Amino acid sequence: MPHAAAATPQLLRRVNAQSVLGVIRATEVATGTELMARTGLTRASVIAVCEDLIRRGWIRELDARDEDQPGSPRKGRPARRFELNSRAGFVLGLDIGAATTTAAVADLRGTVLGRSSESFRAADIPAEERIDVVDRACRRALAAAGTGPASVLAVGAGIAAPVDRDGNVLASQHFWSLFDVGLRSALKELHGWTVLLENDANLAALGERWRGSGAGVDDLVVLLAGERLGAGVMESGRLLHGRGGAAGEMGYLDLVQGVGSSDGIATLARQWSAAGGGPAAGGEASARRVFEDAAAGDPAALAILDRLSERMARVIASVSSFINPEQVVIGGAVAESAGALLPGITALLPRFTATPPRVTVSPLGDAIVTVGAIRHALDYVEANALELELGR
Amino acid sequence: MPHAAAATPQLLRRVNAQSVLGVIRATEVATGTELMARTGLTRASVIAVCEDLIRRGWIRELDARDEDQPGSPRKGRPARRFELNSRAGFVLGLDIGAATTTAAVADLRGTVLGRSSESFRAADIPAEERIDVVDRACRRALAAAGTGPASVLAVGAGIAAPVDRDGNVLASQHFWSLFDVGLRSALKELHGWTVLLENDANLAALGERWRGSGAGVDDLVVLLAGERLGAGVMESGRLLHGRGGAAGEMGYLDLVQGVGSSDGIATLARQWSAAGGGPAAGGEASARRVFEDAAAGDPAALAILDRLSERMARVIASVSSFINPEQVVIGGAVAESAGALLPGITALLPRFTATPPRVTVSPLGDAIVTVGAIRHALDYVEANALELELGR
DNA sequence: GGCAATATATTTAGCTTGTATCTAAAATAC
DNA sequence: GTATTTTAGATACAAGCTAAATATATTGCC
Repeated sequence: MPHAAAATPQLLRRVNAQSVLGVIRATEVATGTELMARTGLTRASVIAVCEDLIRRGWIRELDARDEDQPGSPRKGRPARRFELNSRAGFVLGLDIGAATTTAAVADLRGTVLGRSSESFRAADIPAEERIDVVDRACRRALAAAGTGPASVLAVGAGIAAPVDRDGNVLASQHFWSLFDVGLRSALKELHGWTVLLENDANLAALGERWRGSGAGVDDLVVLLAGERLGAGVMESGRLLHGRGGAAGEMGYLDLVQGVGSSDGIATLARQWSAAGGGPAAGGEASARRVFEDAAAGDPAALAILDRLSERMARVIASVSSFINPEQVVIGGAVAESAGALLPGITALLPRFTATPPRVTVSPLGDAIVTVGAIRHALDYVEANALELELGR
Repeated sequence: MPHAAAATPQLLRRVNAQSVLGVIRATEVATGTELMARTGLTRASVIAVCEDLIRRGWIRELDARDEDQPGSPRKGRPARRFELNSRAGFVLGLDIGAATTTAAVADLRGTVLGRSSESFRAADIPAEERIDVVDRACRRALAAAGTGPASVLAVGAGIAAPVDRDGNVLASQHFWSLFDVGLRSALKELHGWTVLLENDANLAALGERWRGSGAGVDDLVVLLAGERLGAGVMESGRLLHGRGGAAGEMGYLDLVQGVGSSDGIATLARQWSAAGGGPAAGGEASARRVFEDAAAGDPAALAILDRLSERMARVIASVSSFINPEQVVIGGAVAESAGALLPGITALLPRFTATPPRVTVSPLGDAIVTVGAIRHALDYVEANALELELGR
């Protein structure tokens, strides 16, 4: 039973091919000389690796200068130019909610090419029907992107429940626990897809670090406030899961003074509307009303916003004092409104924690989970590029 | 600017040498055939790697069978046998407290060979004097181990303050912030040592996972309760630091109902003694008294223990609901007494968190930080084995 | 004591992948 | 139209691995 696979000469090629591919992913077009500089390899190796990658379908050689160089009028023999074959395959990013599923298709650069949302007929439909609806969303999104199921290299999927490092849902989560295995085996069987299940807040964190306001931040917490309040925690650039995938769950807020774990945004909105005299039905409308009133200078509305800011500050502070992130991003349904609360929250934070983070609001809107799901799938594809078969 | 170093054929040897060395570390004596099986390498490679490791001083070949094989009366040509040269170098583990410093010396297998504690003259002595005392503890421990400063390969050191991933103390930590740079440069200059500074609770977690009750647990939290209450958090086998090294700080307990961050054990002991009518001076004596009274059936003492159990349960629950560890270990000054509280804590946990962990008490006693510091230093030595020069 | 069986050691040939160096090619610049 | 410059391509060689053939030392049996 070999503990570790022996390192054979082929490993070198894999490592160097990954390194070259990484550079090509990060640039528009790369010449051999550029690749030499960025990877530290010699020209011979770079060329050999590129031929390899071309044969496997991951990159493409641009032919003779059919375009004018914008910057430098280069002297010397023209360089061979390589670029990522970004349409060599596609990934799917899924946001599977309780009422709705959204599927997004992206190419290997992460450019979103198609999108589709489907609603579930009812909350208590059987797992098969639910999977059917998910599948329909996927196929429609693929059609919108002008491609088909065979070109999908990986599927990232987010649900609002703890998911462990292996993509399994805890057995105690009755609502989702059957769904995870079923979804994976169904999509594997129907299309041959590899489904990577993750917690929605974790995906939000991936998305925010990739294309949101936490770009490039290694120690990042994303609060996903919607039907539920959950946190996606990245430490040193890695997602935290914990033993059963429940890291980032906010259940402990029950124990925190001045907040309650049921203080998801729905609850808060209901409270605002109650206190602010907005429309009786809690939700977006009433929340917007409170913000409008506050903007108009209404003292009652302003007081509500103050209370809300303090609440958010307490939540953020409790997380920050234990995890010490560089930045906390507020995302989900509240994000749009939360901008108005930022100054208040930021001002209050030092009162509650010795390590106050930068606080921002997500610019990704509804797409926060699908963007993260796409990133999650791309991470998988990039890590396994040389094992995946392209061009089916 | 090469982003990544090019993978040359030499990389293979490094990878395979690390792999062979890892197996040899994990066994008493290994034959070539065993190494082949465990590493997946061929005999030729295994032998070549071993000759290499012998030349570098990390392993040693045992000569002809000067001992009888206990288990198997082996047929065939006798195998060459290799073992770790565990005295090829040593590591130091330091526990630098406010009042005392303890140094422990261990060989490459982690066997502790020498130990020494030194007290500081006063709390407000200048950094140089403090460093002097630390140095004295080191030299005495080395002498006790029968070796000297030249054989030290790395030094792990724990302090009761946030330390970031690079071993730096936040500038805002006045007490330690000058100390860290000074300590490192002083020991580097005096003896050429590499000092790896870490938070004491983090080291406690390393120690507990290595030789404590959390052996082999990847998602582990160690609560280090002494003058301060701090947590060392391991997720997926890695220590959490956060942006400034303050991950695991318990400041958020200020925000938690029914606990306060000042509820270190000293405070609790004071409260017990007050409530239990023990000796007026808070501390060990009074704490012990409460436990004795409780064991004797005294209702007041029992009530105190109940309150204390609930408090601990709340603390553990708040951590566990956010981090979802598999196990929480209670260590530090309280550990000895805490055993009596375990049943109560375990029973209360499900009331406060949906993901209750296993709770245990550290068996490492006072040594918890030095053991972790040794592990920390060994991790460094093992990771950099092929870059380190042996046998000065 | 000699011989088969067995397990391990050693040697040799060949493959992959890398570097280093030299020569050839294709563009610009004057 | 020739020199300069930049990149491409080819050749020689080194490191490290596998695989297969050969050699060696021990046990066990007759």
